[in-house]
Amino acid sequence: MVEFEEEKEIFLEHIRKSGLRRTGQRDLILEIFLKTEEHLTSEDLYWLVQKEDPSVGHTTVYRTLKLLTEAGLAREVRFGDNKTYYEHHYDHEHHDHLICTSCGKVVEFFSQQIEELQDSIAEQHGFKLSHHSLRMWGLCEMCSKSEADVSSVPPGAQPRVRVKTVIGGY
Amino acid sequence: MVEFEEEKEIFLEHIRKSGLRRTGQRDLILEIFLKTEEHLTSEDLYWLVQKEDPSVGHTTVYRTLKLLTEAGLAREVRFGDNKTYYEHHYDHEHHDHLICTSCGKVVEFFSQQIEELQDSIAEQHGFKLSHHSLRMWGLCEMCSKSEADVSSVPPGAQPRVRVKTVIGGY
DNA sequence: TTGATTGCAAAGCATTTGCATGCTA
DNA sequence: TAGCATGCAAATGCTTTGCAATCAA
Repeated sequence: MVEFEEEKEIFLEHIRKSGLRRTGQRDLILEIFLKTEEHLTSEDLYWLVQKEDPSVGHTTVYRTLKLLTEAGLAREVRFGDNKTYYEHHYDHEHHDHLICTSCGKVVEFFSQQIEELQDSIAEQHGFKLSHHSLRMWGLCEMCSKSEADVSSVPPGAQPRVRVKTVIGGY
Repeated sequence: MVEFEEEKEIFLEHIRKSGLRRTGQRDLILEIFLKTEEHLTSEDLYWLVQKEDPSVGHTTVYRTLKLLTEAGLAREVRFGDNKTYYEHHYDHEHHDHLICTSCGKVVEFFSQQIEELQDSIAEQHGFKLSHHSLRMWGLCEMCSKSEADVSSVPPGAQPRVRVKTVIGGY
C-alpha cells in the first residue's frame, strides 16, 4: 500500500505547474517529512534524511521545505526560540498552539469562536485576512504542579522553548 | 516639565532592585525610546541614539532594550520579517496586531471576547497562561483596493513586513 | 540539449559574547 | 575600590546565495 498518495500527487502537481523538476532528493525529503508527525526544524529533518541518504545537503532540505510550504503541504511555525518549525498542513485542520514554557510541550487547539471574532475584527479595520497566528504560553498542568520542586521535572524533559525574554509578545 | 517621570522612576527602581547601575547611556536610550511612539528595532533605536551621542554602541542598545523589557517598559514583538521590534509596554493596554502584508501598516486592536476565550481554552488544557501573541496578516483597505494596479501603491511605502513565505504560521 | 537542481563553501543578518577599559556607587 | 557597564571585535546560529558540476525532461 502506498502511503500519502494524495500529498505526493499535490507535490507533483505543484512541481509540474511551476515548471520545476522531480528529483530523488525531493521525493525522499517529502517522504520523510510526511512520515514524521511532529514539529520539525530544517535541521531535524536534515538528520532524518541523512540516515537514509548521507549525500543530501542541508541546503536542499531548506529549499525543499520552502517548496512544500508553497505547495500547501507544510506550514511554518515559530514557538519563541527563534527557530522555524514545520508541521503538516494539507488535510490538517487549521489550529493554534499552546506552549509550555517549562517543558516545551506543545498543544494544538482550535476555536471556531475565536476564528469568527478574528474575522469580524479584521473586517472592522478593512483588512482582507490571509492568515493569522495565535500562540499562548504558560505552564502546563504537570509543570505548574512541580513548579516549586525543581527535582520533579520529568527526567529527560527537553524544553523546545527556552524563553529568556519573550519573543513574539505578551 | 519633565516627561515620562513615571516610566523613568520605574526604570530606576528596576535598576536599584537588580543591583545594577545607572549610566548616561541607559538614560539616553530610555529617553529616546520613550519619545518614539513607534515599533522600533534595536537598529532603529541605535541610529536615533547615534544622532545624540555617536559614542554609544550597538551592543548597549541591545542590552538596554532587554533591560527595559525586564522592567516592563518595553515589549518585544515580531511581525514576520525575522526582526525583533519593541513597543511601549508600561501603561499601554494589552493589544494584538493586524499587519498589512503589502504596505507593512500595523494596526493595534484589543478584543475582550478573544481574551476570555483564550483563558478558557488554556484552562481546559490545564495551562496557567503567562502571555500570548495574536497576529493577523492580510491586505489593508488601501492595498486591497490598489491590488490589481501596481502603480497606485502609495509612493514611498516602505513595507515593514516583506513576507516571502510566511513566518509564524497561517 | 537546456535549464533546473544539487552540495559545498561563503556570505548574510540579527543577535550575543569575550574581554580590556571605563565608570558608578 | 569593587565590580557593573561599555564598546569593540569576534563568535554564534539560522538561513540564503554564488557557483561549478550534475541531472531531469
